[in-house]
Amino acid sequence: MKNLILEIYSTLLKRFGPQNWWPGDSPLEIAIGAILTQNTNWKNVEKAIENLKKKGLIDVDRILETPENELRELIRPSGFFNIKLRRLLNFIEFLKSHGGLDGLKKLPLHELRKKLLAVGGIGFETADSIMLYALEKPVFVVDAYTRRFLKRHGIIRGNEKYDEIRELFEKNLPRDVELFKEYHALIVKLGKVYCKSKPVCDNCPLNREKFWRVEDESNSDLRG
DNA sequence: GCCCAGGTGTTTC
DNA sequence: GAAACACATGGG
Repeated sequence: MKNLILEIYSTLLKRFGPQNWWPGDSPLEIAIGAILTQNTNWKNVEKAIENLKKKGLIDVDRILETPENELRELIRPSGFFNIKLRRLLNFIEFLKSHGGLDGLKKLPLHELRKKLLAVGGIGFETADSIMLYALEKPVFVVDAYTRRFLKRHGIIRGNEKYDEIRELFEKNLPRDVELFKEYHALIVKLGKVYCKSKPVCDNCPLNREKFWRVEDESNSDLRG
């Protein structure tokens, strides 16, 4: 196996087909969704986004003009609505002071990531999701599903830092935004169908005899 | 009723 | 540092 990370991508793509992530009509909608979906079912986030859309609030200035109480009710279905309201406003104010998403897009990758991470309520995954899916920057997104399937298949131990796992993908893949987008989406798909908290390993595309076994430890060369 | 979901920040050892 | 906890809705 030459490049396990790339082999996994091919296997998932063949099995599930293109996922065409991130769902959303605009970069701003995608970025807002990235914040609202923190530890939350996407279905709930869709309701919140739809509420905002109906009021024409996928717009930096319109959000800033809207009373907080109204915003809170609109995003309520996405859960954690008090904390997410604050995080959303932190981000929108950050956008306002940096020339919006178009302004951010001009920043060097490293500086952009640093600035996003400095916004209260934006952590590694949210920052990287915004960079990859809203700003089209070549950054690999690592989430709970990613960690879970890597650990299940013995590719990581489980105690690795976020950036270690991100680099595992970035170093083993061509620096291609569309590839990164699709791969992360496929991992989420895998997680939803097979690699759940309670695994469904029968028929899992990564668990066939011809590919490799879950117990297989021979992929340790990819670790740290 | 219980568990889970496309995390992050704070508190506490 | 790393573990434990708070944050909240809606679906299975």
